[in-house]
Amino acid sequence: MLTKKDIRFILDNLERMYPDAECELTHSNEFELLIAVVLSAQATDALVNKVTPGLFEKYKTPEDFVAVDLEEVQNDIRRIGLYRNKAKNIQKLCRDLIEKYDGEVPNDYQQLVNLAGVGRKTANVVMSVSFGMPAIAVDTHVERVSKRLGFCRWKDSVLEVEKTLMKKIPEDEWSDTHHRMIFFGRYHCKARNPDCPSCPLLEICREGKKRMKKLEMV
DNA sequence: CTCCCGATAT
DNA sequence: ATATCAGGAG
Repeated sequence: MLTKKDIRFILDNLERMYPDAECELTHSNEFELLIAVVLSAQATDALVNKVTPGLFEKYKTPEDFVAVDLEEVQNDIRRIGLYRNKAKNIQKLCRDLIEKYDGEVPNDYQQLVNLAGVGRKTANVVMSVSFGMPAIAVDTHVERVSKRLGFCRWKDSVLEVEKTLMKKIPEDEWSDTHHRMIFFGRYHCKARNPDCPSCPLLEICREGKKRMKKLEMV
């Protein structure tokens, strides 16, 4: 397990590698961010960003998403994948925004997770990015990086990972570190072919050392 | 746990 | 061909 010194080493190096890491989903208000994050489930940011400009040109408010047929929303987001679930969730989510929150995105974690298609991860992203609250949204990258670096065990659930990170990382560094871990996971500590040989964190990374030994045998 | 799902990199 | 992508609902 990681010592406090190890964790400080990790946080400092992540800051050095990605000083300006931030949300890469293009959006111009909290409603657009919410929709973009819902759409981003099991899809790349790059793909979502190809679809959302045209989408937000057509649908500017919750009322706009509710005014058309379900199939029309499906067609407009089809390329992102999982489009049947996402279209249904988005329409229900928009109905709830209109009925419960006067068409606004609530600045409240519990109210966000109760929306259709919004889970812990999405709610945390909106709270952090749109409302500036300290949060750690555990997505596939944060989970993988946390487990490889040794923040937690491989069998830990997403919720366990989130709790562990919140305990081991100072609250005022949650949001920045969270975005830096995503960049690190997306561009360096990749799922498929992680670049361990050039990794500044190699000396404290159990998984990285294991991979290096395998590389030496070739 | 399974299912949803198209786009992209390997 | 196959793994993976800012997950969530049933």
